[in-house]
Amino acid sequence: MRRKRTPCCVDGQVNRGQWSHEESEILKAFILKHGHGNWRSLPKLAGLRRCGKSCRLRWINYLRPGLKRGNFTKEEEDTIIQLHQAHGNKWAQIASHFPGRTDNEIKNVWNTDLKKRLVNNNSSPSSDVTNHQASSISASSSSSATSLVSNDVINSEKQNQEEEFKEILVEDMPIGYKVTAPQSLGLLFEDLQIPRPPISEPDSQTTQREPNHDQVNAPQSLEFLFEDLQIPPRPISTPDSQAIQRESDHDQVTAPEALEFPFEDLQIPLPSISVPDSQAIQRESDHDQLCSRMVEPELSDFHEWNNYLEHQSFWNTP
DNA sequence: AAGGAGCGCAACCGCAAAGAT
DNA sequence: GATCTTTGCGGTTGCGCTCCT
Repeated sequence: MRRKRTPCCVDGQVNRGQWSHEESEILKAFILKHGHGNWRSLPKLAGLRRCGKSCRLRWINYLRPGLKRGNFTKEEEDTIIQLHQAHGNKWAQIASHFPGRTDNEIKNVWNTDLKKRLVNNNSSPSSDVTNHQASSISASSSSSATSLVSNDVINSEKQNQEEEFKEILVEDMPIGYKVTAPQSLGLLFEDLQIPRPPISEPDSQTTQREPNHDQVNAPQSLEFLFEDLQIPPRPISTPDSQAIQRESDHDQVTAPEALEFPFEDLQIPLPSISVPDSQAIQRESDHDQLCSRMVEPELSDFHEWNNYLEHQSFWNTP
């Protein structure tokens, strides 16, 4: 008989619901400084009244560097539809094809937009393809949906899976790895005056996930990540207005004093908390334009990553 | 201007797999 | 091998925003 699991958190001792700006800043600062080794103990160490699960979700879906935000492009949506036919509701698997996108985001866009669109298309007798697509919705949780997939999709999927082992996507990076850079990245580190990480020869296992946060070497193809950052950087500031709006709702929230003790205990500098200037936050009138904005990775992301990867060892030291 | 409906999305919940002891 | 813990995933919920009446 299955033993009842211990609850991940105790009601009344943790905050629930929407994350405040301060909470997010504390979590982000802590993880960028120390990485995340153990989600359950992280909130306590970081001084957050949240359960570990909630912290993990907030980090993965919202705070993680390199996340792409904003509307999905037509191409992305088409790809989602095709991948959904191939995989069903395997959102994590589908999300692995979209660096910077989260499974939650893809699941949401499917449930709120694409599914309806396919159903609508299904009512139109003009398209055989969309008829197939719509019919797969009802069987979306079943792997048998594969039978509806065109050869093109199957082939591209096969190719994707092969390439999956040749590349480390942004998506895969944050989950507990220490990555060492290949030699060809040397110039990058020199340019940025960042201490060059240790270099070791990659082997065939390096792209496999290491459950114990072991050191993993980045393959040469990791370079594309840094190419994406367009170094030397073009200073871009394209904040997610929706996020700003959400966060502005928490302007009045102040961090409880009780949060300070963990930082004293651990001798961690208290993260600086910047309260958004609500005057400066204006609602965009053109919603479409707003949503079409994509926040591309920039140099700050790289610095955050570098910092993050540097401090993953925090959790490995007893 | 008020309020109700619909929608989008962040967050929660519970389960299962994987890992640790 | 059994038991316990942690993590990841997919389904679902509910809040807040926008639009419509």
